[in-house]
Amino acid sequence: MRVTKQRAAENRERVIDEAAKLFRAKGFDGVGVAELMAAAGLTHGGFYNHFGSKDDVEAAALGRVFEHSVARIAAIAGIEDAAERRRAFADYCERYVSTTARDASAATCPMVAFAGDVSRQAAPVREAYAEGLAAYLEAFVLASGLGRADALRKFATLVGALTLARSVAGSDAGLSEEVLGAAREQSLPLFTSKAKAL
Amino acid sequence: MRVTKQRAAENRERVIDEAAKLFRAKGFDGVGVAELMAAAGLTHGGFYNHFGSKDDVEAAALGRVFEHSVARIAAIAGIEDAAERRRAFADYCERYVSTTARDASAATCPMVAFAGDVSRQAAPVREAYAEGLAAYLEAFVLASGLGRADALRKFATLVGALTLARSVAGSDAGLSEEVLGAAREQSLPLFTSKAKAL
DNA sequence: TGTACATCAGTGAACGCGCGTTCACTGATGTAC
DNA sequence: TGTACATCAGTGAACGCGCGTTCACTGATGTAC
Repeated sequence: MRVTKQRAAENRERVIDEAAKLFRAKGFDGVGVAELMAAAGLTHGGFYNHFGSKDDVEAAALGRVFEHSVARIAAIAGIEDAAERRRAFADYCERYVSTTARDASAATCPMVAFAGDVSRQAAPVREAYAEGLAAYLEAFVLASGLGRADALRKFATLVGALTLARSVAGSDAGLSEEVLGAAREQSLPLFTSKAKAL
Repeated sequence: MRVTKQRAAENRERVIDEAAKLFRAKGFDGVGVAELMAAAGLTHGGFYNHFGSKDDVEAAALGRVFEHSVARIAAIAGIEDAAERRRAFADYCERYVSTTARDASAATCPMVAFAGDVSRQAAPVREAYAEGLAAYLEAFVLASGLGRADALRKFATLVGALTLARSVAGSDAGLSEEVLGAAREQSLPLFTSKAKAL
């Protein structure tokens, strides 16, 4: 049954949105085309009306996730008042390595969700990732107010901590929390005036 | 054709060794049972004489990889002379985020190779990982000579940097090198007396 | 020590299953008159 | 504006393929006498 052009476009967007969530939660290989379409309320046969292949939807989903991630950190970079920006950035970092963020696998930032997988995916997927990461880091450096190398190192710390914390979340909750806590500690003395004892 | 008991045991070890390499390079889902057995010079049918399931060999391979990783960092922790230990540790960290390490995917440490995948694997695999990581971090803290939180944070930085660098190695070589370089910078002022300008 | 037999590591065909992808079909939408 | 027809988004069965796993079989090894 044919469907309005607008409705079809909405359907396509919905598939990408669901893909963005599902891929982050289960990985590229953990989600099938049929599951993607079902999540958008469709059947699998129509998938190829919208995408040329599964790789295509992977790249599109990566683009969508990065849009959001970049927009969020860019908003912080855009804050005029320096003190307010520092506060917003410190808050962003702290949330990044929070228990909440660790457990919200469908809402994670793409660097942590796909870091391990992306190098094994098809070229268009890898390129979408590389573009997104470059844009994100650009904004992160600005938001941090740090030099580029310091900012990159700080971001690496956040990514590493969240990755490690997540990988043992189910088997060693104590270690998982400890790693997150260690990553959070750094944010405070650097960006707020709270005591190091925290 | 039956085979010597010793030969059979050697075969089993060879499968685990090959699995340790292949899984690190291609991920758990990227390597099939048949490929594993072929790498050890066997055919796939005999796999279940050695392992109960693919999960089993995954857990065994994880154990093997962690053995090596833990032994290596523990050796550094065991160095008596403090100055020599600091040098060895700084060297270890620098190699960890070297271009060579980034490109040697079959020889990577398990935290980076499996970080993203492990939380989606079966329970025995996750437990093998959690145990290995806990042991590794114990030794890393000792080797570093730092407080536990500082050491965890430092390790998170190494893991994050290597993960990020690897994920864009094929698409944005410049960014990849930059991230590694930023992670290396930290090691120097902390553990050697070289100038910060480096 | 030598012989006869049971064991079992390894082989390769076969299984069932889920996956990405294709296809004939449907029927509402968009369009030409 | 109304009518006739072509289009094409969506459906669901079917495809080929690779995977993890099973199985009957082989023949050298290990063992009991």
